Amino acid sequence: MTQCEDHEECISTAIERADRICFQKQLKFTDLRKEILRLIWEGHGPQKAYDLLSKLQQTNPSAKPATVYRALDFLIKNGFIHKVASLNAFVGCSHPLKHKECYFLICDDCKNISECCDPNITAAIQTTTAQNQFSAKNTTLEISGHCNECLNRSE
Amino acid sequence: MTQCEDHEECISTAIERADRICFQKQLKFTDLRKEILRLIWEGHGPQKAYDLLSKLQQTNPSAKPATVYRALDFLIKNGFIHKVASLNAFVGCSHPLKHKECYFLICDDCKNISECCDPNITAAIQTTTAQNQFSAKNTTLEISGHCNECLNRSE
DNA sequence: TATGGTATGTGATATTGTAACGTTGTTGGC
DNA sequence: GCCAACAACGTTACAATATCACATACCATA
Repeated sequence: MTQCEDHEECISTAIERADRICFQKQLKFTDLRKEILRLIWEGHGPQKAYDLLSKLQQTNPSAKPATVYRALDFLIKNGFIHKVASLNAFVGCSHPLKHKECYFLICDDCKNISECCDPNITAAIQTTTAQNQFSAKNTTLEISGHCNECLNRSE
Repeated sequence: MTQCEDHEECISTAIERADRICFQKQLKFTDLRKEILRLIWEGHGPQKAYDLLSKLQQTNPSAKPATVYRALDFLIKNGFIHKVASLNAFVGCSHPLKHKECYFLICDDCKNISECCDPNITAAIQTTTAQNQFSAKNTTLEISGHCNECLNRSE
């Protein structure tokens, strides 16, 4: 999600996609939920809950932590965002319909996150869980390190 | 780390192993650090920092959060325990020397965690990071779901 | 319009984690 | 042995993250 030519467009695409999916699934994509999703995409990288709260309070001064966390719960549950556990932060999901098979490459320098869906990793994980007779519900794969741009820059 | 015949023995094995490695690497395995490691192994599953603090305070009433977190930092840095990011909890590492390639299967029911080191997953991840020209430093792979025992029990 | 379910408002509080600074203890060079 | 430097630990305060409980508003539909 880090490389986009026109970020305004990438935000609105994400919102429209969510809108469409919610309509199809009969989910209530309320203004609040939409606003939180927009703030997350605007941030263009992992967003912290309390930063989102501050931003939300600019238009909605009475917002409280629960306001944000409830919207985040909705967005996570329905596949529109991911929680990045190792950062306690939240990022937009670029392909909500394949939401379960996303992995993250997190650059420690520029803090950018790229989402990657690699069928080989998914397959390797499935093999392992099957061997262990484990029924997997959710997979968190977060790889931290340095992205190519930052490596080149520091040389 | 969940199936062991004699848990006392498995704890003491872990402590002795850490003792030996610290000696070899000239690390200071102080009483405090040893005590925290012991508490983590005694818990026999993911342990929360503040639970460890409560237990520590039984023998060391003046212990504070920083006391615990500093010991945890040491233990993580040197490969004796893992932080389980998705739970904000800590587990003992059963093979400190291969510490980087461990993945977790976390049962949502019984809360047990099993550590697995699967070379296929490691290889798949390496392929992906290479394709993305990403230099990986640390990998968090946490798979939650239901273990075989719990699945059978609930049938 | 009554009713039930979902969403939100609101205040309080729980949980998790760090910063900053002083003290103690250990180590290695003189 | 003495001292300088550094690591470990004590201690206080606080920051950051997250949840609970209960009240209110909204909305579908019988």
